[in-house]
Amino acid sequence: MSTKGYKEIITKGMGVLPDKGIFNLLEKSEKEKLVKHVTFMNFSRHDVLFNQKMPSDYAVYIINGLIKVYKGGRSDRLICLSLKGAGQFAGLSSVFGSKIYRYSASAIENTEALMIRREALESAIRDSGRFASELFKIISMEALDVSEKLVNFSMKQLPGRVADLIRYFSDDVFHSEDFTVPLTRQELAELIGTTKESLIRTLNEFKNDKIIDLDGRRIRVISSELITMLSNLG
Amino acid sequence: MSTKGYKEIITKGMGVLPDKGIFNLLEKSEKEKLVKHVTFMNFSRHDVLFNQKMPSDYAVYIINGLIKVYKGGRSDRLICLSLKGAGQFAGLSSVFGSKIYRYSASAIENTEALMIRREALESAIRDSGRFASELFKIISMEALDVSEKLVNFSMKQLPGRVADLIRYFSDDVFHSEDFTVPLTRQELAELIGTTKESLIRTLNEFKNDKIIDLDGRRIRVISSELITMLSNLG
DNA sequence: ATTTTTTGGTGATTTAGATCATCATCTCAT
DNA sequence: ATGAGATGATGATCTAAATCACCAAAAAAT
Repeated sequence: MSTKGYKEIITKGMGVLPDKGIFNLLEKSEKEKLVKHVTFMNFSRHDVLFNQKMPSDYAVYIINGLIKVYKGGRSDRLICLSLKGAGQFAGLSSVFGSKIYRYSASAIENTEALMIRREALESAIRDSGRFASELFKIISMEALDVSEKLVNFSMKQLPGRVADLIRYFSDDVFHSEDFTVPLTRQELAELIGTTKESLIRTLNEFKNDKIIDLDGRRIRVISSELITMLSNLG
Repeated sequence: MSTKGYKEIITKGMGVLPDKGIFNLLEKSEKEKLVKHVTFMNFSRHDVLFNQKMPSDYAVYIINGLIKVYKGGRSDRLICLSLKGAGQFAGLSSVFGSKIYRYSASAIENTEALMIRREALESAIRDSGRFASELFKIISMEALDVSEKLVNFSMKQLPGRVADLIRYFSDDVFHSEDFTVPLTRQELAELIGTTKESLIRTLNEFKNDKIIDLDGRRIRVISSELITMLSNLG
């Protein structure tokens, strides 16, 4: 766990649990029980929330901010598995499926998060069927997303994957055709399993073909139809 | 669902539920409740258990036999996500995370399986915390495996992935250095995201380098050390 | 204020592995 | 038994994208 850039905050009382989303499926007593094993933390850019191969004792719930979940293989290349923002969990599959984290997570923007102990989650699952069901849905969707990514990585070539990336930001994250990504080119490349050079080239091809407009980290989608077409074609 | 090659069998009584594994975490009454929504089925090679884009109403529990879970993208290429044998589930993440199956499954060998209705699973989860916990573990491990595969696909090149494949069969499936794969070259290729030509070539290189011995579908590992090395090197 | 590091960007070169073409078996249905 | 469709196998060719080698500008650290 990172030892700088965050401050631990009083965990007593139920104030830390958000008043909406999955935690509201719990009864008051169940919430009180859970909250005893929850730690509020604050991370700055580049701070590590948890690290591959460390004991997976905590799942993370993002209150606000943005983090990336990534896996490092041999050499120095990374693959970014996903970005997680407000209201999302990170580390669930490692907590439930492994003794150690099988991927790392670090903050992209300043992030407030709840670290929730495995045992507390497990007990909440036992206590509340509704909570369990919802968590099932979340983990399942995570598994489906990775499968989708696997297929896209191995069947689509670069223009298709870059189109996927743009569509992801514009449709799923920002809900706008005009957005500014909070990521470096390197990080964008890691999201679609390529190198920064190849990503830059493809992005510029899109710009030249008047599919998008590029201005540093700001992207404006000119033709979402073409983006969709490229994504579908692969 | 396939309309030939299987026969539906009496589902009344608890005989269909195996006497070991995850179902034994259920109380007798919970088992009785579950079994009402379970259908025993029999599949022959190439029979489809469920198909991408169809409503995901059933999870499948394999009693014996072997199936493959795969995703077809555009064009005719397939990616095999996993093989599932006796005691394993297929379709869980689609059932819990989506209205429709997000991948297909078909029988490789003759297979006996239980089709378990989503609602029945959900109710078992609500009734039994232990059952829920175990299912969590299973789905989580599935998600972790796919993530692992994603990283291997995008960071390792062919010799590394073929080594992975051999290690998978020898260590995880057959627990032997000498085994006969029940799959065609094409299917082996789909498991590691390549073409049958490239797989054949790499396999033959391994043979020429005296890392393995090849005789049709029979593979004998000569140097598991080299296999491990190749797998780690990528 | 001025180094140092990170980031964005470009061209030239290399290469792993897909694709295409072809063929010999092998399996299986009729 | 025989023809049709899989399957295993090889060689030749092609190409997408990684790699390598830079450089300029921006950001961060001293």
